[in-house]
Amino acid sequence: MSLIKHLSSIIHVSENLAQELNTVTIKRTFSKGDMIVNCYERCDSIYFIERGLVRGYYFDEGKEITNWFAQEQEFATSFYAFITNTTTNENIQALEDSVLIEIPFSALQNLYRNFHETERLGRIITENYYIKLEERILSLQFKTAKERYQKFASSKPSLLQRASLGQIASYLGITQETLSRIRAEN
Amino acid sequence: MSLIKHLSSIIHVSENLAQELNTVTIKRTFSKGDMIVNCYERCDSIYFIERGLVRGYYFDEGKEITNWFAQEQEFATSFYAFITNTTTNENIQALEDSVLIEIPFSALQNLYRNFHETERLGRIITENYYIKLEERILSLQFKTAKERYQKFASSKPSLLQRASLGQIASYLGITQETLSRIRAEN
DNA sequence: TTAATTTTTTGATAATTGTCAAAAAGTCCC
DNA sequence: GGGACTTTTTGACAATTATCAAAAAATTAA
Repeated sequence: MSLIKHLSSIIHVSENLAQELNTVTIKRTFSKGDMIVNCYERCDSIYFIERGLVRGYYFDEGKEITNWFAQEQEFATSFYAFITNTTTNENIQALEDSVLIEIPFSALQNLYRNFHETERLGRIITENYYIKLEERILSLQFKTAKERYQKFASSKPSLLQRASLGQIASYLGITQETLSRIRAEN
Repeated sequence: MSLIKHLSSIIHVSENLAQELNTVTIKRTFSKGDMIVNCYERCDSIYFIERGLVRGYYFDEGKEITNWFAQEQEFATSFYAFITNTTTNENIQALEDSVLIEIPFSALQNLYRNFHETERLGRIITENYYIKLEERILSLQFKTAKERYQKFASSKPSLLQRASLGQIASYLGITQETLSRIRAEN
């Protein structure tokens, strides 16, 4: 299972842990456009993406704002809701036919308790996500729309094809008209 | 020591761990304006702020951009550099006379190894920081300068007095002139 | 306390980006 | 394949925010 392979690149995954992971995780399949989590329900799982593309988004003044994309070998969850174990107004949606491995919150807490090395895993994964957010802040803080788009295009080139213009625009904090014009000027 | 008290609110701090913390941490005093870490050196410690106010900032096209503030009972470090154990172009500076408790990177790694519960600590602290960044992104992504300032003012009111207008402006991703005008219009 | 330095404010103007509306292009499904 | 629907593009214009310059206010240090 690709989750275990991925985790093995971060910590040593013992026979026992691997077996436990196989027991507590659930493989789920979604079609393009399917909702995985919607904002009215609690997000009490974290998903590892085996195949496909997923996004998190919320509504602000009636407009959809894409908050993140997650693709193969990445984790997806409403991190805020997951960490605080509350609800948020974030929706999670499959942008392509996707295969996800679901780890329920409660199972993860048990893993943390019973397998010390998973605490380390949780810490390292969180640290990595933190760094990505920080890079994004630097971009939003003082870069122009064009610069943000160029950075996005060079760091996540495959998403240019896989996500729609509107989704990318809102992720970058600009309107779709502006992004369309940025693209038009070559 | 206030660090131990703070950590005790997150995990159980055993006698042993407390003793180890007392051994490996270093109390440091800085005066207003002092540099704590500068961008040319490696940031290989994390600082707990016992008293005072600290900021992280970098230069972009010749301008100082404040990236974060950290006050009493919070941790301060160049997270990016710290996690990846590399250098960044981030400077850390005391904005007030401050007392910090320094935990060297290597000591922290030892703690992680020798005291399982500190892995949990590291994870939880990182998670909390992650959430703060996420909130900040939501703000930068689609809020006007005025809305960002109002949110900042209500969530960190004490910083309005303690940090300069220019520092707050760059933290919010706006120029100081614009922030000055926002303030002027009541 | 005063002079020097730094920070904040104000003004005029320009650049960037948003808004609204409508046309064009693309996608989906029967 | 053709109509319905969604997404993207284009245009005209408005709002927001940046830039540059200089004055005013506040802070610092001798």
